[in-house]
Amino acid sequence: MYSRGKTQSLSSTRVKDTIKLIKAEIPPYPPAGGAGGYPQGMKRTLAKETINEIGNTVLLQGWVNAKRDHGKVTFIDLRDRSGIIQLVGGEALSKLGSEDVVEIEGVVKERPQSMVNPNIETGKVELEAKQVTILNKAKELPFPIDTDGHEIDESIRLKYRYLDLRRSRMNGNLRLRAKSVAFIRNWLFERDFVEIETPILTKTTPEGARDFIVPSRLQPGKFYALPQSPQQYKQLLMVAGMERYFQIARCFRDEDPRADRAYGEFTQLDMEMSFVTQEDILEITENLFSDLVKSLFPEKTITQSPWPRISHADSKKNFGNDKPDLRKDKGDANELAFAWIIDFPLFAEQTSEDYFFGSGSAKFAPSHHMFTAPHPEDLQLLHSDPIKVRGLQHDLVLNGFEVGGGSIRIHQWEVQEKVFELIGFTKEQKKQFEHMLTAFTYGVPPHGGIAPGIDRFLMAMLGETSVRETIAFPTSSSGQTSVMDAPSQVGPDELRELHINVVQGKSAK
RNA sequence: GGACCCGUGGUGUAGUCUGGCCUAACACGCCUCCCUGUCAAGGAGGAGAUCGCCGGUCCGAAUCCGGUCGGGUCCGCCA
Repeated sequence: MYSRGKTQSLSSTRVKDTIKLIKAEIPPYPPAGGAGGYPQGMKRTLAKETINEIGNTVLLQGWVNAKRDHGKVTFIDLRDRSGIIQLVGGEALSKLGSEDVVEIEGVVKERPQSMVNPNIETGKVELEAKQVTILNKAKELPFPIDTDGHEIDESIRLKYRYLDLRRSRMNGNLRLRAKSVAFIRNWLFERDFVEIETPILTKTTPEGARDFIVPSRLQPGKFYALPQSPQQYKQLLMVAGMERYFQIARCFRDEDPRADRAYGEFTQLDMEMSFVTQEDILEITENLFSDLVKSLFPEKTITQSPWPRISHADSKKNFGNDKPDLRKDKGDANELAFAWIIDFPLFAEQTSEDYFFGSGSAKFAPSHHMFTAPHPEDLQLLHSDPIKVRGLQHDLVLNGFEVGGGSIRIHQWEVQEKVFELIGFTKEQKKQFEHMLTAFTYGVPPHGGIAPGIDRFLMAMLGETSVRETIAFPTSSSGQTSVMDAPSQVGPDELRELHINVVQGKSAK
């Protein structure tokens, strides 16, 4: 927004006019009559706190959630972050409109028995409004926000996402997301985990999904990539002796979306531990999520504990897929069926589409990723019959969604070299991972981890049918961002600075 | 890269198959007025869409045909 190019395009006359306009129309602030929110004024009371303030004069601030005008008497449902409280008053209240931001001073009164509203937390009281200040008028909203919102075209919800998030369902989803992340953090801190941020501007690797790339200004013709996951960094942190790492990590993949997979970016609870067995990883993950469910989703019940462990082969055979939905009653919104899928094949037959791997002559492609350790019982097969080798990989499945995956990693560079050889890495490709092989020569502990997807986990927990319902500002399927309309054009000056050739006479699509 | 579905006042739908009765209907919202107890308030009245966009067929198109844009779901893809 503040790029030099755009600033220059505003003529100085226009800027002056704008300043004049602002001077002329800016209303007095703080607004006359309103004392709240300012050092010398009354302290703000939240809607739900009014039940403890009967008889007291209080100051409330919030939005007009609903208005019921009866002529001489008007009721307003005032909404703030804590909930809703009914205001009663005369003419002053009838001037208020839906979604206006207001400040009300008044007396909290107990409602007569017959007028109690059992449906709201503050239903036993109401505020008799004495002084009403409109802090900000609201236009008619582009869509209703007193519904669950599923009925409204999603593109318009995303265009006005800041309004869409006012609806209680979305508000609740974001609050539960925040609570879940806070719970995870505390739980892991208590168990000696260290939260570490890894770079967002990083290096492309010849594997996996399509990268988002970022041009380098300082090094002409070179590019950063946004991380598809912090995979390599977290393994390097094990070499660094952190032993127990986690991160609420943003991951970026330029692949087409699905209902359970957002386009562009998503969030994982990325974890890695040293001196652990696969059993340890499964146990700690199972304990974490069981505790989380118990504490934040008490209405939910986990169908089977400990969670069933199913070999990849059995899952394919018995359920036809590798993410079985083990719920007994799929109509029961409160049933949670977790499962572990283990014993994945380490390699898949390499097809011609796996062009990323090898020189085109290799027979094998990694079925998880190339750092997954082979099952210790299958080490000999690595040389004789690689396709039969099982990997120490584990997938976490919840209600038919793959909500996480991980593995024990290879910590011996000889084994890593063998895997590179089997997947047919060329010298150049191997070179891209030289730093890993080098790091692994300086004393690397056996290690492994897992990365549950936060968005998808919450989607399953909240019973939503799309991950976008758990994300504040998601992208559309074509990669359009909410509200902000990215991706957008970049001016020729900026492009030149990034050493990107500008094609004359052609506007980018 | 492919398949399918959707696009009608501010929002959600009906109408599209079977072109004319569409001078586009209904609900919610909005505006005006009435009403002292509602909490999905109620009553009376009113404004608001040329049917995503472009082109074609036809005496006539929201409706049929072609294209295009936007949105969604799925396959591929997502180590």
